[in-house]
Amino acid sequence: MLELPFLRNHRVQAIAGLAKRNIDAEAAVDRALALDEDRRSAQAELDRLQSELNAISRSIGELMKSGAREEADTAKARTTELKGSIDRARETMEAADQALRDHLCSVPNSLLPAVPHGKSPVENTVILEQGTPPNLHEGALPHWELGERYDLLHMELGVKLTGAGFPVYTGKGARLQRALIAFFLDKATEAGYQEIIPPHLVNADSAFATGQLPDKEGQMYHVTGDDLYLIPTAEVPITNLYRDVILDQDRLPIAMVGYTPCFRREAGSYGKDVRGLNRVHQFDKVEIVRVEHPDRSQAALEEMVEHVKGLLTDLGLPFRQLLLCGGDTGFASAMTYDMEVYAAAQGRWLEVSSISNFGTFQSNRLKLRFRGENKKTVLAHTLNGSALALARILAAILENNQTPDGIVIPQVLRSYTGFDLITA
RNA sequence: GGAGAGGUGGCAGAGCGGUUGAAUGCGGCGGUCUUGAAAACCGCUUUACCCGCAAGGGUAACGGGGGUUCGAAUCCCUCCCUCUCCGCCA
Repeated sequence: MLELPFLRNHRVQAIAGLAKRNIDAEAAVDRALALDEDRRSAQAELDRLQSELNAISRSIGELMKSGAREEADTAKARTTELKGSIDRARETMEAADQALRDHLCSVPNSLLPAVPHGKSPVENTVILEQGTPPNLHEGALPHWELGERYDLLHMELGVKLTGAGFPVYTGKGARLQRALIAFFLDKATEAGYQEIIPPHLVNADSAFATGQLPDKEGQMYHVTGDDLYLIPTAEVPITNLYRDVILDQDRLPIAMVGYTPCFRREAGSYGKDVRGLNRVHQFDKVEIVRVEHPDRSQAALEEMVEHVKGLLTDLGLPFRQLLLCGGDTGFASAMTYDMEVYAAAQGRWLEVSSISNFGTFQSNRLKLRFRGENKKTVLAHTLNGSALALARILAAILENNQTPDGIVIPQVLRSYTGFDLITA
């Protein structure tokens, strides 16, 4: 949720940042400012009336104490009308507040100047391309066929147990998955991130604070019996650790990492995008989350990118880094880099990481502040990124590392897997 | 799931329906004292919104919501949560 002071004091900048989302930015901002004006005048009126009532109540208390009962009764009579006015003023004020809140919830984050214009993913900027795709041997297979052939991965078993999009990993496939999780966690810990194991279900307050509600309600699995949501990413519980918190400035930066399964309904997806592990309802992910001083958040974003580049390089996967254009940047993000790996057998790029700076968009909902100079509370910046998302990494490793003799395990994983080749 | 107790400021812990945004203690910050430190003493120490250049002023908040009342942390209803005991259980 955008901050009102930002909209008031930097109207032009806010509009410029929103215009790149291909929405009517000026209308969105000016409507917010108009609703804010309504709310403030409603509150001023309510406060004035309330103040008046408080004064009368106080005087009644004193009259009662001094035994002047008749004068007290006279004063009481005066409050009846006043209370009616207060009730009406409160309704006006609450309606204005709700209208403002509803509108603000519908406005996405304002994009940073560095974010390019564009409507769709084809207009994303390729920042970097690293590594060369392998030359696969004759008869190379896509990962879902490799999964069956080497007994690593079974989509049909998942259908039996649950439904489409819930993969079952078996044997060395399961072990490789676990190795990747351990490797990613170890690398993040070495880089200074504190490891967190959070709950896999969250309440509505948490889902709201990081922006999943109300914007992406249909994307989450909802446990209606207890009104909880299965997390679509570890970002939700981990970032919410700092909901309603005021930090001392020297506590910043905060860096956390967590592995969790992620659950996404992916309503409306279809076609070849969803073959195998390309898009599933449950996948494993190691997520890094940071809470930063506003002056440092962009530097932190670049550090996170470097971390992810290191992981991909270690795994020997060809990858590219994209700067998402305005039309493709997520609702809550101010700027996002995507990392994609090349899955050679399919001949396509798979997104394995999305690294975003949210600015104050989340912290405003989280009420996550720190005490800045002169002791004022200031909204912190939040960031997060996948480091990394597993199912697709596994897919790329299987496809790229296949040889006529089997699937070669990347060197850095061998101490985790305990084997260096997967054979039939 | 059953029975009981309780939810107050960073923590601990008071609070006859009327200057209680809230005693007291601890912690924290500033000062006096000291060569320095400790101790002692003095003062300060929640958050959000509104008006104001500022000084300052106003409103709200004692788990959430609703009610009674001129006035509620204090009374009533309801929901949520925590703790203890029992049951179940990895």
